[in-house]
Amino acid sequence: MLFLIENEGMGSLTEENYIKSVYSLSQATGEVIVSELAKKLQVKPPTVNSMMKKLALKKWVVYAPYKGIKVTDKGKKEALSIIRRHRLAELFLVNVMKLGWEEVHDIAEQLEHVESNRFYDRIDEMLGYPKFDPHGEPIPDANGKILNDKRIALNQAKENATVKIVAVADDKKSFLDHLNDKGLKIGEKVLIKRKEAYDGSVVLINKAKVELMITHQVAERILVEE
Amino acid sequence: MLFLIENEGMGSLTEENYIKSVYSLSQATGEVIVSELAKKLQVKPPTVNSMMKKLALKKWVVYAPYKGIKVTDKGKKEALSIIRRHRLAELFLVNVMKLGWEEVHDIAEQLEHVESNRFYDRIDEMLGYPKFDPHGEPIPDANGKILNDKRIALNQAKENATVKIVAVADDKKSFLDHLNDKGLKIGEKVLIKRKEAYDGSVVLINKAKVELMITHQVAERILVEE
DNA sequence: TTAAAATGTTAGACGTATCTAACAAATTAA
DNA sequence: TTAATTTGTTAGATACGTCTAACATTTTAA
Ligand SMILES: [Mn+2]
Ligand SMILES: [Mn+2]
Ligand SMILES: [Mn+2]
Ligand SMILES: [Mn+2]
Repeated sequence: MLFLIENEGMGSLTEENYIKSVYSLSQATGEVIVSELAKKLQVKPPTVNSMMKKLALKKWVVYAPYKGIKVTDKGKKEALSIIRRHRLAELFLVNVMKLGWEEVHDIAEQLEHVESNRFYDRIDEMLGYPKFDPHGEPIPDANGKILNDKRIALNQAKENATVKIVAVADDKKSFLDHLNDKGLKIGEKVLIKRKEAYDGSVVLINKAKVELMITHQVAERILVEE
Repeated sequence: MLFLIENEGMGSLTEENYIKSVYSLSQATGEVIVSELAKKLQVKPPTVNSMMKKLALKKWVVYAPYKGIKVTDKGKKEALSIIRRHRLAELFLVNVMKLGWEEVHDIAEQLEHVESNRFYDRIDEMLGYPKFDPHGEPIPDANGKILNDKRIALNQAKENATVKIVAVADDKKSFLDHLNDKGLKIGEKVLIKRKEAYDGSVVLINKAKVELMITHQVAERILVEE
């Protein structure tokens, strides 16, 4: 006797990682293509292809051959739930466990898959129902509601504007180590002194009136307001 | 070109769970048999058989057909490292996150597989390098050294003796819920009033001079000293 | 000391997640 | 608008962890 189990709502660790990436990468244009996912997830395109077929069966994505991949409402809910757990974990690691913002992402990648509402509810409670993670990213609430901000990348701010750093668009250690070196952090206000046309680098003046230069690569990963 | 990677020291989540069980179940007699492992891990005997072949190749166990399974020093080190993480996680969940001792085991089963020394070192530090988990089990130190105690099961204590509950030999929720109901906890002193010859049940007198009866099944899972 | 029962192993299968090789479609450039 | 390039799919293979069915060994009971 064989029972085909639907396994509604639940996803394997792998499926969770895929839907999270599908959601994030499709944010900008409403969809994501196979090769982008393959690159992000460090797998080959055929692997993405077969996983998308599976997620389409689960109704987490809409997927037609040779067409872009779109997240469904159901898939979005899944993704936001994992993103919520990831960001709560990161903030917990920084605020409660006193780890550095540059070292928490990799641990949160593992903690986000812990299955226990009690665990996450307590973290949420201990942190006082926080709205942002250590990198300035908004934390979706338990219903999947997430703040939709009007932040811009630092390299898109106007010259002579004073802007506040509110988030980073990358939480990999190498990048955050670099920001730590430059002394840049969330909440800091900086004046955009000059944007080089040639290479896209940006010259800033920080709180301490010290001038510092950052490359385009770095500037586009720093999100600012005002 | 094919590279056979040795993957020294590292184990998959599944392998970690097997070696932990091999270690625990072989504690009493120095070895464990296939059917015991199958029962504990909720898999069928052939599954255990093939996993033991794999662990034998990794030199974590010694395994000859139809003979009991023995842990090697290398396997013991692996097992103790996972047990350490499990128990540190449990204590963290109780002492820092204020969860109940009856609900932390299942979460710790997941947390013990988180790969991050930073994470566990911080937990250890925050807890003040603790020696026991919430169920009274000794926590191996970073070198795998573990306290070897002379605790006995409550049903093996003598009548009229006053003993201190120092640990429980089972940390499943159903059992701990039962202890919570009876008001029994670690550190509590009880007087053994009577041990029934017929069914092995034990009558105790607690701190508040109240008499209470526990079954053999419960008594053999409570560890006492003195 | 044999027969029955319990325990363990082998063979072959399956689902998941991955890959490479070969082919197909869509996009871009000539 | 054809050809080249990029992108995506299919087919078939592999490792892992699991299963069932069949067979083998060891232990226990007659
Ligand atoms: Mn992160
Ligand atoms: Mn983050
Ligand atoms: Mn436990
Ligand atoms: Mn415990």
